[in-house]
Amino acid sequence: MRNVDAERVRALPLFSGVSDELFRDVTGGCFLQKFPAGTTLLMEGDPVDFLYVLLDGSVELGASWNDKETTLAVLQPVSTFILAAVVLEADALMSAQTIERSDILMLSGEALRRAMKEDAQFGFAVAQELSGCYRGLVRSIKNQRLRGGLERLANYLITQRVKQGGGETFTLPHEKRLLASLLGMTPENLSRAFSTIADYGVVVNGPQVTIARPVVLERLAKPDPLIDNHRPHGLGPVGEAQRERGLGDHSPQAGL
Amino acid sequence: MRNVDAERVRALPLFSGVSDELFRDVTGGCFLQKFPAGTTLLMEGDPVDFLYVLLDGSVELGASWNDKETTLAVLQPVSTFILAAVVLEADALMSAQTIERSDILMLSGEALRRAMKEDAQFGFAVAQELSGCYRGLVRSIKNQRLRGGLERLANYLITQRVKQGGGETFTLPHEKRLLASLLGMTPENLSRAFSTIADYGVVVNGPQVTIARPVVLERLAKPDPLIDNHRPHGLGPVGEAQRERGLGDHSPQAGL
DNA sequence: CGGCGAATTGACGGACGTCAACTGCTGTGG
DNA sequence: CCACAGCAGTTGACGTCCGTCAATTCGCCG
Repeated sequence: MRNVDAERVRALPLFSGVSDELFRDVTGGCFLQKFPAGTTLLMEGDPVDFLYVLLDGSVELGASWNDKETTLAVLQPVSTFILAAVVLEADALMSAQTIERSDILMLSGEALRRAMKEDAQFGFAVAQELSGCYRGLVRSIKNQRLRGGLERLANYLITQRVKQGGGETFTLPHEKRLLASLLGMTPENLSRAFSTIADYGVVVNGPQVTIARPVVLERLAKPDPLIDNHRPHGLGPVGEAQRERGLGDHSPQAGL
Repeated sequence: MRNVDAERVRALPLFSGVSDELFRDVTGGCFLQKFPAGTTLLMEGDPVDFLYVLLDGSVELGASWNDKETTLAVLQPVSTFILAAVVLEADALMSAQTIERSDILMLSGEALRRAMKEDAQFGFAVAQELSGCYRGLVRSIKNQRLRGGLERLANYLITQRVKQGGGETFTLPHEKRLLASLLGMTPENLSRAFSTIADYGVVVNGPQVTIARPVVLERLAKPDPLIDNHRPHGLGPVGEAQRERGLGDHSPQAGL
């Protein structure tokens, strides 16, 4: 692992409080692999032996049943994933695949569990990470069950605007196809939702979105701090009670 | 706290591995309260200072937005809840209210966090608990997004049958009204789903349900171990990799 | 006996999924 | 250099699932 990469991993909330020695223990037998776009890293039901850390690129966490598919989260660097399965030594409940060319670090699950049992500080950090992931999922379920498709889209757009600096116009981070799946609808329906939402001052031009009248859009979206985890982009210095991950776009950050 | 109650708490996976001393520390300044049915213990957005342990009765975890409500879980004794909020010292994302007369133990969140930071073993147990809760929610989202209402009901019934011993007939543990909300549908729709599902050999008589032809019902339900957490009732001795909570009825066991 | 709430049933409408056709872009190979 | 294939995105038509409103029945408890 290169030094720059090590530092980026080290800067994760998970590792920021631990000793250099413990960090070396955990990252001891690790791999850094580069995967092309569309690579399946993990399938639902697979046993999990590594904690994955996305350093570059992006990864989709998805699930399927009875020939239907849905995406539960899209991860951006730097994020860990499948922490929960590693802690329990359990099989994966979601599949993971790269969306673009990605650099991924794989940490030994066994070393991680050992470190947790030896270092209470690190164990606490893992518990905090898991708590944040859990709360991210709670937000996601509330978003899913309490709002309709149009409302989900409206809130997604508001969240994206905030995350990208709050300017009047921003860029959709994913293909619309993928966004639809993340929002729990079909691509056709997302397309219709975009045309409906034009009445609320949203202008779409390819991946460029501009929110002309934020107030009008907010009256539709009714964003709620207990569902939408708005945080100014670049997440800055994080205080004690704010280490919550879980994302404004209702994606669990890490876990599984 | 009575001795019988202490033993029941002690028997929770969370505490089963810790020293007597640490257990006394954590349960030091705790309250045991009895609440009547319908009592609101916690509202969304409230700050959380205690870890709750349901000893008797049952508790609904729910959420609301824009005059809509949904129930995310129904807890049975013995369960802990709002662990995640306690770990992060964060506000509640769900509300909690008793469904029937309930005995509830309230443990100091501060003491719990202190114990986690002092005892790596306990911290690990908390991480395992949180992981199980997280995975329960993942199952819940998959159930919600990938299956239709009829399929959710069918799988719920199969899960209940297993949990209650696998006999041909069993009892619905909640009012149908509540069950509907848990399954993410309206009472009217649940009623219709019950009458539709009669064609698959399900006979309903008040709270009594008998599954006449399990094979036919399973062909409809297509239960999946990656969604439905079937485990024979009474959960027996649990091995290392099987401490997963999260419930076959797709309810997170503890957390929030 | 009367009233309340749970449960059921029917009628209706809206939201959403499905199927199909069409557009525009991109990359590939003749 | 252009023709063509392939895929994302859009649009329309249609059907289904599900929520809403209303009326009714039933059981429980005052």
